[in-house]
Amino acid sequence: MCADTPDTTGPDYRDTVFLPETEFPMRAGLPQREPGWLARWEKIGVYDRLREKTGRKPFTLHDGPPYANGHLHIGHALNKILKDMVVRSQQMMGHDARYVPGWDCHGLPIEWKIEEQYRAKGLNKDDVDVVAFRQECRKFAEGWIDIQRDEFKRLGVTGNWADPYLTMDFHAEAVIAAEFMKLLMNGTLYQGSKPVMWSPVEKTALAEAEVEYHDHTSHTIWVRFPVVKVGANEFADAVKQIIIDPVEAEAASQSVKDELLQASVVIWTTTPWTIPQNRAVAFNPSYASVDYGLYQVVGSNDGSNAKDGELLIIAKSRADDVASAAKIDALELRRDVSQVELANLTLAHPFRGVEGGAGEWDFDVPMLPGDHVTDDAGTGFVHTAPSHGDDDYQLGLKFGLPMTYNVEPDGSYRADLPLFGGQAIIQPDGKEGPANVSVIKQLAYAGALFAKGKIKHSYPHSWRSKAPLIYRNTPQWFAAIDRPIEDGQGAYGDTIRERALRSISELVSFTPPSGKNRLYSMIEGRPDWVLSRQRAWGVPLTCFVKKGARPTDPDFLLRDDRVNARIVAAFEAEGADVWYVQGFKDRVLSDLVDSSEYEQVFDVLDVWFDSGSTHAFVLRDRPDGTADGLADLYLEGTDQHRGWFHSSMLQACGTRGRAPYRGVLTHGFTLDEKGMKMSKSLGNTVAPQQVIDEYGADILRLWVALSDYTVDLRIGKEILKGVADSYRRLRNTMRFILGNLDGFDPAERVAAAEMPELEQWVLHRLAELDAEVRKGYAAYDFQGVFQKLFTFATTDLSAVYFDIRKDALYCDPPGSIRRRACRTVLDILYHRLTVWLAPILVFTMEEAWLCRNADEAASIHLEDFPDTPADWLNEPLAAKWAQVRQVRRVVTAALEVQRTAKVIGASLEAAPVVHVQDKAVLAALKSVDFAEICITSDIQVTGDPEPAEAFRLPEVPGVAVVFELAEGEKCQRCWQILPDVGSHAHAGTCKRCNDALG
RNA sequence: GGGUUGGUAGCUCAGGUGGUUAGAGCGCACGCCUGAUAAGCGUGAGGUCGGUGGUUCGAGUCCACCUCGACCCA
Repeated sequence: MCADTPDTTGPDYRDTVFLPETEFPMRAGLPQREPGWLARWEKIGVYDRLREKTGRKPFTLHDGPPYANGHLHIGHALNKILKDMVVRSQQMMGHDARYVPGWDCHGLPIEWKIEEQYRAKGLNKDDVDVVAFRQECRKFAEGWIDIQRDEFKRLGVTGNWADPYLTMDFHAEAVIAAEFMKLLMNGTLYQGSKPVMWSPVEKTALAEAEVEYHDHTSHTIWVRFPVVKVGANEFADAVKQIIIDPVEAEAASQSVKDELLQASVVIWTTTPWTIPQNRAVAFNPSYASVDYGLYQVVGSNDGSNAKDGELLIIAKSRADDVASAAKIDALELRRDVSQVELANLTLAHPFRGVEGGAGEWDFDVPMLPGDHVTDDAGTGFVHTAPSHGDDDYQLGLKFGLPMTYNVEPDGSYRADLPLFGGQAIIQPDGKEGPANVSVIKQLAYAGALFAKGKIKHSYPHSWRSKAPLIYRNTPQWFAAIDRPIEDGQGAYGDTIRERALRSISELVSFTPPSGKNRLYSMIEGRPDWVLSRQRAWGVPLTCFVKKGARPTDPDFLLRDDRVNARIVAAFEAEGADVWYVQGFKDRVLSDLVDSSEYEQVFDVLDVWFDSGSTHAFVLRDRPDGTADGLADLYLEGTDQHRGWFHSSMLQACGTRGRAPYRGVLTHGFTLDEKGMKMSKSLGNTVAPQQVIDEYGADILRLWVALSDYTVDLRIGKEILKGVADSYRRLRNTMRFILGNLDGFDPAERVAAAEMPELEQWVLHRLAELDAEVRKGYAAYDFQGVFQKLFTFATTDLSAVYFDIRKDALYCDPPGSIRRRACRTVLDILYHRLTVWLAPILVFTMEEAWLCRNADEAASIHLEDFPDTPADWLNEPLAAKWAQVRQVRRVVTAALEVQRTAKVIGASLEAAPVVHVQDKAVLAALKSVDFAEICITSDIQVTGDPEPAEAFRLPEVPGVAVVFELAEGEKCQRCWQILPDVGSHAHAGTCKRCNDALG
């Protein structure tokens, strides 16, 4: 615009220009408006109407049930949004994608809540009727299911919310029991005894998931185990085979023997209360790992328990630390002690012969090799109590050590244990009881205490009560992982483990692929499945044991199909509560066996068995399940490799011979902006509700689509702001399309072949995108899909296509082929973009859809991805236009120089001359309206030699631009500067505009 | 403590089998437009590719160690 010609007197043609017109607002107002669309979907029944479409191949994503306890956190939202994108995209790609959400209802956390309520009322759970208690748990779960269902729906997640599955449905409880009884009948169920994490406060065993590690200050003691015998003992042969690279000790002379008989092996432990249960001392069998030595105490100080001159055996690398712990001047090495020598030692229990011991501890303690022994801490020897530690238990299994039963459920010693009977290790309030101190005192009294101290370390606690836990030996029910099953389902192996491993390697596809090894190695290395919990809120282990029989007796378990059928029928009708009703045992056993000979089991199944059975009572049994009872996909967080993926796999392999799924998708965890774990105490949590309130659910969904879910995802203030920015950019692109389609009449449409090349190029891009979008959705790559569509919208559409076509859209007469072609393409763009983005931005795309589809029952979510005509793809054209855009960039850059120099403002003020060396490029430019493409009022394209002062871009060789101002007057309507402006009937217009005005 | 896994511009992400000055979008700064306007267009500044050492003619890409984070397990 020339400063000296302020021609403001001309006519105002604004109203004659076709400006965009749309009710699709620039600002979405999602938090306020989303609930309206949700209500509308509910009203028109979108999910049910999709089910009415026939002839579609089913795709079933089976929902992993969240626990019905508490409000949703961001991890739930991530999980359900991903599931929703899978379901919606599969549906739109032509499948019948059903989704039945579920809830996990049984288990300790709910039970604990109800117990808390009881305690608050001064009631004791043990005094309350079990059935009444269970019904309260049920009600509690129901309450949270309703809340969570609303919270999930608010995220825009579609599914059969009216009829979800619950693990506490009567049918579910019946099936879970029936599935359990398959294990009973096929021989994989057995009763064993094993140390488990035990909470004395809650008087229950805890699952690994129920354990938290916190710092805890423990007693730490060094204890002498006196050598009582040198020479082969009952374990000698087995032990020597385990020792790695044995250095044969010389035949011990009498003097060496005598010296060793004066010595003690010193152990170190942080759990003094386990000393009465000691049955062995373990050493490391590898010479390469730990060296042992015979030491003599030199200079014992006052207050030390060490005796000057006494002989000890410890790991050499630990000598200095042991000396300082025992407050002695030095430990003097007498000689090395080989592993073979250690294997020949027999020790005495430190309480052997103790006053008041009543002979309880008057036995020999063997020295046994264990790979778990290190010299990182302690003495290089590990005191072994098979009933109170996993390594200890394993060592005990290996060498046949006796289990002890000294600790009661409440964490106290059994009443008849000499010296310590009835003393508590952990008190009911979670505080330490007297047991540790009693044992330490007794050790000191018996002369076995070498040193003591305190240590702060990571220690297991109950996740509910926060009280410390102990390992305690308890009878438990197990599923044998490696026992051959003769159930006629051996296609993938005879044992649960074989079937699972073969399923993983042959039957299941993993997204991302790393999940495969992860699950494989977990299942490869896992021990038998502990099925039992000593709790009340769950599905009981529906079995009976013969009174007086031992677990190893063949008739220990009652195996009777008729009994099982009665149990299942009763559960179907009345739920699992009926197990706890007086007289149930008689009811199911009567007429079949003598019920007085059998004991009813009242343990409850591990909740992982419940959720591991969902494939049976959902996929197999529901009318909206699947034909073969298998799921196409299980989709959960990466922690579920050990959780639901794992338990479902084991359960299904035990009951139906293979994995219950064909695909597994795992996503990472949600972390804060800095990649740190979210925690209330750090104050870095982001609740889904906060995001919904501030930005809307579509922004949360877009966050998911913008993130790489195969690794951990970050979320926070800045990230969400960025997501909202991207959303706005995309939204405005949609808005432009909608605005320029105002009043679009299908009759305007132009066939692709009749369109200008620019339009054909856009169609080509759409054809490319069509393939990419489908491929991406099929691979669950939402990030890739969105990235491609978003970049297309900003880079190809907003910055190029729309910018160029604004002139034609606003100023061409309605009948112009150019304008009609553009509107045809906008209509196509609108359709493709809304449909392709609908699985991600469920609300916004519906909003856009409804702007042009006014039907009362219309919804974008009832649509499928449209087919793309094959002839849209046009590689030669794309190659040509890639060149055109290269040259355009040189022109744009040349104009920028003039803009910076204040020579021009708008590009329409320019009419540059473009010198092109390459003949083919020159021809390409001449074949198109290059001025229109550069948004200049005129342009000259020439093969003439380029002047030296012409503008060039180094990355585009052979192109040079000479700047020229456009000649003529500015058309008051289209703002192009053209020579003919003013020479037409309508004042101040160019020919095109004059004609358009009629 | 062990196993698994990740660390590329302020943010979200690309960077087959190692090869010229490491890319995109968003954001930011500056400019333009004022008929997509709490929008649009253009230009630009931002990176020791977590760190160290090594293999190699050459490493973001291979190896070792370290560091930070996450998950699972103890």
